[in-house]
Amino acid sequence: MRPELTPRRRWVLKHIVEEYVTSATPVSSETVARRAPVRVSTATVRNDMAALEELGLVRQPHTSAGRVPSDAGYRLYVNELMRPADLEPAELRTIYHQFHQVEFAIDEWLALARAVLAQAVHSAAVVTPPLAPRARVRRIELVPLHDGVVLLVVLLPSGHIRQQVVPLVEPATREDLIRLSNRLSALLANRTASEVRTTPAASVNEGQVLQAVAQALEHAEQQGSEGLSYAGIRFIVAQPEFAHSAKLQPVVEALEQGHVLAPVLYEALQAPGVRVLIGDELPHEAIRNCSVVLTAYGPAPDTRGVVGIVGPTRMPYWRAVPLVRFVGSLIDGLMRESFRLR
Amino acid sequence: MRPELTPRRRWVLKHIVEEYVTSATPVSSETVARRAPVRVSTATVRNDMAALEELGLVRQPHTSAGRVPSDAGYRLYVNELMRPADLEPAELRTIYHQFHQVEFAIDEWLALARAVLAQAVHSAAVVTPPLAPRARVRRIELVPLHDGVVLLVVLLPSGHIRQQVVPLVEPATREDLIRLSNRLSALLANRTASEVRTTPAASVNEGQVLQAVAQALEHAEQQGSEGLSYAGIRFIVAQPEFAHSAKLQPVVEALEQGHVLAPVLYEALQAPGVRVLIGDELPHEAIRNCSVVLTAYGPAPDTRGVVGIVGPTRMPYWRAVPLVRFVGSLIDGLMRESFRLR
DNA sequence: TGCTAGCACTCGCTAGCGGGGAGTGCTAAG
DNA sequence: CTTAGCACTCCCCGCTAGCGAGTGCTAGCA
Repeated sequence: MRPELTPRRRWVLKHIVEEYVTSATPVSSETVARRAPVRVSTATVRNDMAALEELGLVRQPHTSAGRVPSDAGYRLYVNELMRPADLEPAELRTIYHQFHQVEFAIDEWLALARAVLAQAVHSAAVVTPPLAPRARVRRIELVPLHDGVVLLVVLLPSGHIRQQVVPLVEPATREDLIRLSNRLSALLANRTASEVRTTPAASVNEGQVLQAVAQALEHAEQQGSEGLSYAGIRFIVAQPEFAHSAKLQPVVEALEQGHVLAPVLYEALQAPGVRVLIGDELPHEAIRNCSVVLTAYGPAPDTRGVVGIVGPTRMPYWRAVPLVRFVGSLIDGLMRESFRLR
Repeated sequence: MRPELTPRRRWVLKHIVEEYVTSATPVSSETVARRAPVRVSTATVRNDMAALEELGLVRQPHTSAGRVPSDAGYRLYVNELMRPADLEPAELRTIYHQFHQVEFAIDEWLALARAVLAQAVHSAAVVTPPLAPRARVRRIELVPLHDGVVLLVVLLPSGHIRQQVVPLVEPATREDLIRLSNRLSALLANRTASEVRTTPAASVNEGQVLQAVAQALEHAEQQGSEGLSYAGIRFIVAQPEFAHSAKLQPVVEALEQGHVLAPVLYEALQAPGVRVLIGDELPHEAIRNCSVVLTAYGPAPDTRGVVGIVGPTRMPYWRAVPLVRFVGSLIDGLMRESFRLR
C-alpha cells in the first residue's frame, strides 16, 4: 500500500529539490535534517525519504547514495511546494531599463529577452517571433529606389516589417506610387497571402506588387515557424549533468534545429500564464533530462509569440518562473504600447 | 642542426595532416607508409617523422603514440601542401539555389550562409552583418502611422533598414511628410550620425526626425559590432577534442559573446581573399585549439562584412577554404546585384 | 649516404583488487 | 512515531599488472 504524503514528507521533498538544484549532488538525510525547522533525526528523515521513493517522487542513483528528485518530484514541487522567488528589485529595474533603452522594435526586444533570460537563470533561453499562423497585411508602402524599381515595405500586424524589391513594368511617377500604395493598403488591409494572390490587379504594375506582397506574407509565415532563436548555450555546457558531450549533443541539436521544440512552443502559445514542462513531459527523447519554462506574449491571438527557458530538469524553477513571467509581460507591454501608437 | 625538409618529408606531413583530420587519432608510421605512392618502409617514415618533429611541424602526444600536426604543421600544410578540394558540382548547385530561393534581403542571405557553411564543413559558422564603422544615410522615408506618430525608415548603404517610431510635435499632413522625407533624404544623404546631430533643424518636427535618424544610425553602428551571429555549435560539440565540457566551454563562450572573435573579424574585413588563422595565431587563449577560416564580402569598403568557419585546428581546410570562398562570393554577388537595382 | 629489417623499449589503456567513506536500511528501545 | 546504534552496500580512489600499439635505435644492405 502507498505511503501517505504527510506535511513533513512534503517538506523533505521540498528541501531535497532545492538542495539538489543548487548542489547538483544527491541529497543525504543528514543535509535535510540539518536544515529542518524543528529538530528531527536523520533516521526520521531516512524513513520519509524511503516513503517518498515509494511514491515515485525521489530516486536513489545507487544504494548508499543520497536522494535525487524524480520528474514527478519536480512536478509536485512546482505545482504545490514551490514559492516563487521574490526577485531583487535591483535586478528587475536593470532588466526593465534594458528593455526601454533598446530601439523601439520587436526584434530588439526578443534578442534582449534571450540574453536577459539566459543570463538571469544561467540556462539557455528560447524566443520565437510572433507566430501568426496566417500573416496579414497591416499596411503597405512603396519606396522608389531607381528607375523602374521600387522597394515594397509590408507592415505586419505583429509590427514586423518585410521588404521586397519589385521591378515595375510600366513607368510610374512618385505620385503614381503613392496612389498605388494608398489604394493597396486599403484594399489589402487584413488580407492573407492566398487572398492577396486571388485579388484581381487593375494594372500590370499593380499585378507585380500584388505578387510581391503575397510572397512577402508567405515568407513571413514561413519565417515564423523557423524563426526560433536561442541564447545561452554556454550555460548548458557548464552544467555538470552535461559534462560529457554525449549528454549535451542532443540538447544542443534540439535547440539549433527548432523542430524538436516546435510542438511545445505552439502549445504554450495557446495557454495563458507560465507553463512548465518537466523531463518526460516533453515530447522528445532527446531532451528528456531537460525542462522548459515558457510563456506567451503578445496582445492579439495572431500576434502572439513565446519566450522561455530551456535547462536541465535540475533547474531553479523558483527563479525561472517569475523571471519568465516578468520578461514575457515586459514584451507584452511594449507590444501593446507599440500597437496603441500605430 | 635543423634537419632538411625534403620532398618526401613534405609528403609525409601532408598525409599526417589529412589522416589526422579525418581520423582524429595520432597517425602512425605504418598508416603513412601504407598510403605512400612509392613503396617505403615504416622505418623510413619514422625517420622522417622524427625530422618533422625536430622542425616543430608535428608533435607526439606521448612516446609510443603516433604523430599529430602542430599549429606550425597545419600552417605549412595550408600555405604550401594543401590542394583545395574540388567541390561537388551538385553541392555547389544546391547552395547556389538555396541562396536564390530566399527573399531578396541581406539578413536572409547571412542566415543562410551560417546554416550552409556549418552544415557543409560540420563546424560552427560565424557571420557578421556589414560592419560599417560609420553608418550613413542612403535614403529616409516617413510612413504615417497614426495621429501625430510616424514610422521613420532609414535605408543604409548596406541595404539594411532601420525603423524608428517618431512622435511629431506639430500636426502634419501626408503631403508634409513626403516633402519632409524628400528634403531630408537629399539633405542627409551620405551623412553619419554625428553629422546628422549637428544639422540645424528647420522646424520642430524636423528636429524630432533628425534626432531619430541620428539614433537609428547609432543603433546601426552599434549593432554592427554586436551583430555577430553563429550556427552549428552542435558540430563543435560532436568533435572528440571537445568531448569534455572543460575544453568546450571557452569555445562556446567565445562564440556567444562575440568580443573574443571581434579583432579577428575586423582584421579579415580589410584583407582580400580567404584568411586562415590557426590555433596560436588567434589572439585569445580561450580558442587556442581552434582555427578560423574567414572571408570578407561586400562591394564597397563600408558595406563589407565577414563570413566564415570556426572549428578545431583539426579542420578539413581543403574543404573549408573553397566553401568559405564560394559562399562569400555568392553573398558578394547578390549584394552587387541588389546595389545595381537600387 | 640513404633505406630497411629487426628488436627492445616506452607508455597509455584496461581490468582487477582493496581500503576508505558516505549514506543507507534495519532493529530495538524510548 | 521517533530515535540511536550498527551492519551493510557500493561508489570512489589509488595501486598494480598485463597488453599492445608504436616508437627509436642499431646493424646490415644497395
